[in-house]
Amino acid sequence: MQKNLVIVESPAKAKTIEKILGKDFKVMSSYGHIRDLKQKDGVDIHHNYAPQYIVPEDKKKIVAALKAEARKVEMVWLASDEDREGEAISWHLAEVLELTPEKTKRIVFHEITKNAILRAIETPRDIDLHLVDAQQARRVLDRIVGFELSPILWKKVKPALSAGRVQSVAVRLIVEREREISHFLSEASFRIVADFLLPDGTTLLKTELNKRLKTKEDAYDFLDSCKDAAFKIDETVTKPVKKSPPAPFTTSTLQQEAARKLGYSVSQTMAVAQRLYESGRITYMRTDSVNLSDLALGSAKETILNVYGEPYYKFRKYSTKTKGAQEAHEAIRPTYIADEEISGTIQEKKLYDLIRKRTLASQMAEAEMERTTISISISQQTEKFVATGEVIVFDGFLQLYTESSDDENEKEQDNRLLPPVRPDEPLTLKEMVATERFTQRPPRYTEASLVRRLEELGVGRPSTYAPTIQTIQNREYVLKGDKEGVERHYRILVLNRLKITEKEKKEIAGADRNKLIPTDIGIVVNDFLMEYFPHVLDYNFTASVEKEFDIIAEGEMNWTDVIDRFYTVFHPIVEKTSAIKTEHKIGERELGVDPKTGRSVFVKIGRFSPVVQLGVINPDDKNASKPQFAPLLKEQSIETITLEEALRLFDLPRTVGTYEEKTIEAATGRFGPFIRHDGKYISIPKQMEPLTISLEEAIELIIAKRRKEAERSLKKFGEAPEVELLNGRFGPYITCQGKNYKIPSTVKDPKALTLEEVMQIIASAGEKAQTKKRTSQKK
DNA sequence: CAGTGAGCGAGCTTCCGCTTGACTT
Repeated sequence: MQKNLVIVESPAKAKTIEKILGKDFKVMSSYGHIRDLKQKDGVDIHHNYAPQYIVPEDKKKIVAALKAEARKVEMVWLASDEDREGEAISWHLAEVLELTPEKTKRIVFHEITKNAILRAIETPRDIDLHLVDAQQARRVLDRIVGFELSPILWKKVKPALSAGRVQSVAVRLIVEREREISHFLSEASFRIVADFLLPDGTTLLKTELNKRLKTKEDAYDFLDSCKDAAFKIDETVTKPVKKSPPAPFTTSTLQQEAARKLGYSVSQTMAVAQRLYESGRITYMRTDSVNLSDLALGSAKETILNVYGEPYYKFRKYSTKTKGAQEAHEAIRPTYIADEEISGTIQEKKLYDLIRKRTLASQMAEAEMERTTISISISQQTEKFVATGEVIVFDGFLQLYTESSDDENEKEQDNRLLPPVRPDEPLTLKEMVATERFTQRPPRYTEASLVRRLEELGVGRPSTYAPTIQTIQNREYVLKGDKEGVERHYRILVLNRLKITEKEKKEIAGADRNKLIPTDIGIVVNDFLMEYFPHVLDYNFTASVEKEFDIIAEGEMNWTDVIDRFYTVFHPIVEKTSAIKTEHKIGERELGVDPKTGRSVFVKIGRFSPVVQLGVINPDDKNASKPQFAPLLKEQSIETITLEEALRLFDLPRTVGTYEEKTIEAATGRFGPFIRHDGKYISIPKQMEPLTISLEEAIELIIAKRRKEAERSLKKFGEAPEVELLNGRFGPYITCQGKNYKIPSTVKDPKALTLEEVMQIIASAGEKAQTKKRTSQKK
């Protein structure tokens, strides 16, 4: 019988610690929080905001197990994380497990090493109730904000929407960025580059003019004036530049780098990191700390010295700059830095490699570069041509790791070596080119760049970045999508052999892939919240309440007073906003009058999607014609749709024509535009529109669909028509009476399967499902 | 996948942060 029970938050951590502490200690996990506010009436507003906690259904089992174990031991050690949430978890455990102070000790450690844990055991403390109160304030504030704002949206905009301290700010960032983009006016200017020949007649020097010229005329005049100008080397400046490695990974920086370098989505990164953590390869993946343990620093040093040698090593201590960071864990790093390769999936290997390189690089010497700038003077002119080159003198950490950048427009680095030149050396102009360039609009957010912005604002925590991004997409406030670019012309002037020629070229500008784009619902909800609750949507709201939580944690303020101060201002606005009677729906826009019927045309958020509405309800006249509705097309938006575009939507559903003596209709449905023919539905692809699709195009779609369906079937079994081998999204599979079965990976050629083998697969799959059911019932 | 939609009506939806499973046609 063990005398001691240690409770931590994560089961993977529990396993490691149990090994360290030995047989006198049993280590169990709480799996995070064990209690939460009741779903309904979780905060008793009228009794000083008393929180009403319950153990959620899915936590009852673990709580019962902890309770049983706690009863058996002499001492319970509460070892949840050393931050606000962790302190609260310990307090909830003490309450729920009915632990007496005599048999309870609170311990904390930042790293899972023998030393750290033994030291923690030697220096226990009591639960910090002030810190717990700060957590309660955080929890209650979030509940009040979320559960008072959301119902207003149900009433005013659409059912099942949501608002909250974190998600609403995330949506605001995306909506405002989109507005910046649509208001952005790009400015043109001419960039002048010139290629010179050195006196040897062969060495080329590529340069750029040190300023841009506003108009084509300016550019022309400049090129013209260079026809008979003399060029010579003005001066050469060489200066050393140093570059330091980036800090080890936190959740946020890992998500950003994995997106840029490996193309992972934020949630993908977290899922892969979770597996690496569970298999003991890396430290905890939800952290805002850049700190490395002494043990990690030591083994990083050893590895660098062994592999790269003394000059490449440099001891570094990083400190966080992030607002509101709680630093309960270490930075994300390999558990055994010396392990260069690990077993696992390709995804796991790649992410591990990234983490390992970043960790090692953080303890390496800075890279030393030499940046050379050669300037070239032009006779009779003050402007100069400039050539820059950068040479790496000592690569330092760059040998192992280079941080990527979000900025797609960033100039390609001038890593080239410049030829040796002497001052006053004359140069021969080979060619000069003036190219029209445009200023860039602000970039749309990616998942990862949104996370970075939220972290900068101190909004959200490492454990919530990925779920928050999911939520705002689930609510259809934003979607991850592509934007077509627009074709743009630009002009080029070339000066060659004393002649200036002009060309015009085309480019696609502003195209975007896989970026976060606000929907109409997102825009309408954001504008509404900004109008009535600007305080909550303020980018500094979280930061300012965090300050108050800190004061609570210091014990210098009552948490209920902080909440009360907020609530007495907030709630009346909720009441007032809720009571506002508007003739029109929030976000509704009147486009004008339909010339045919004389009825007004509106756009608004409908029950299912944005719609156009023709006419209004007349409550006094039951026989008056009812309003007509039509959903907006995917590319259209409430903000930008015109009256003409809106009126055309009422032409749907539209008869496209007849094929095989059956009519083809085009319309827009729940899942986008489609055509219907002979009782079958076929989606209309992006390049076509239901309003304009031609009969030929529609017939092509029908034929393509039929072909695809025919290809779907790999094999049929004459003796058993209910069994079929199909080709699906994830490869071949078996279907039988409406149920699908996976083909075991041991089968090399699914097409060669006999009916007997197929039936066996079905039977064994059935068995598996049976045993699974039984085990889950036992639970 | 499926093509809906103005008001008598029942009750539901929702927050943020801490954790990992049970799912994979």
